[in-house]
Amino acid sequence: MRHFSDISATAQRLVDVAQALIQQHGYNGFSYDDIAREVGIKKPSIHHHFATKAELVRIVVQRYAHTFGALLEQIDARHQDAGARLLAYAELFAQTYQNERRLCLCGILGAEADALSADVALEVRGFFQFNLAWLVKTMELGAAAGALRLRGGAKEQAYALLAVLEGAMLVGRGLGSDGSPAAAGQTYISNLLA
Amino acid sequence: MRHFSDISATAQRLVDVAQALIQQHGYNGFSYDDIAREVGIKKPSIHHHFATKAELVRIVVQRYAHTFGALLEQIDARHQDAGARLLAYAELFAQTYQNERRLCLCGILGAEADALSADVALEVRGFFQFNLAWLVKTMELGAAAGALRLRGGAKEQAYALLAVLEGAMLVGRGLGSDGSPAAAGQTYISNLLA
DNA sequence: GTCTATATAAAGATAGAC
DNA sequence: GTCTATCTTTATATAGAC
Repeated sequence: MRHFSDISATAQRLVDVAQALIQQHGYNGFSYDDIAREVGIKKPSIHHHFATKAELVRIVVQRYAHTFGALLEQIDARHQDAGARLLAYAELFAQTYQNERRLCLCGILGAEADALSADVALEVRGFFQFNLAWLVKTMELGAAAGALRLRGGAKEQAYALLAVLEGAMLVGRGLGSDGSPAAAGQTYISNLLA
Repeated sequence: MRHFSDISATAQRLVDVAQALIQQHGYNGFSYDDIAREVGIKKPSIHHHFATKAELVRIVVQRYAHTFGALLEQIDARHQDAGARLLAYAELFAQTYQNERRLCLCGILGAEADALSADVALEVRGFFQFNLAWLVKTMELGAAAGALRLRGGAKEQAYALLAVLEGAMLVGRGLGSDGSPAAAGQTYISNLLA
């Protein structure tokens, strides 16, 4: 199976545009023609790069997850404190939403899970799994340092923090507000402070 | 403009099926033909009851919001304690998700906000607004009784709790897990306990 | 690698008979 | 109130020329 790092410059542009369209309109909300218009080539040309929509989206998610994983490593490198790391994590979601109210790619795809091919669903699942693993690790660090109080356990708190951030984007859209997931994340994290 | 309480028995069945389809597949993920097959009539017959898809969905959301509002009143009638009310609130979302992993109707529609007609978007917005108002009121009650500690303010905590519940459904789907929003809600609420 | 042309299916919606 | 037939548009995808 193809890997996102193995694609041409044109294919990368297609992936860029596809990602933005999914974050704005969802899997069922965009078409090859939408991409074609944005990129400036004709619809059938896209099939030369990605035979099916499912294959295109699989690469989109694969790259998104990879990039996100790299951002988590950056956070670890820049911040030693668990609380600071969690706030930086929330900022990742805030930056996404601030950009035309885009949703987390895997958030919207998670909601549309049953419309996805098995391959895409697997990539989405992987995204959530490594995010939760990182959050658990970070929270346990904070608890060990005595900075965080994890009622119910690190796993439960990690799940809830991830849910707050994903949910804040979706509620923000429903309200038609620019209110950032950062605020909801900060509220959540402040509740954990010992 | 028509009101949901003013529709025929057949129209009600259409609304029932449409609601379930949206909660499972989203606004862009179902068609008049999907409803027709489920209800056992032909596609054009639906247009007799609802001229457009937007009008059908507007009624779906209107009824959903009304029903949800009544459930909030039931919670107030059954529980005096703010903590118990919040837990019962989380249970509402859990019950929805337990039913074939259905999402909150307004959660998924919020995510698809830009695909909605202005009328539908307004109904969705109203749903979130009265939910937040109820949560703020309930949280302030708990704070006044000394049971809850609302760091950052009731408004912020209300927003975050709503986000947790909406987000937990979407993350659960992405993970392919049955794990309930109730767990995330309980985690959140336990963090508020004084 | 991109194009035009085309196949095929599904979408929302309308017309008019029963 | 429901049906058949049809319109129009859009979707994913393929064939084959350049």
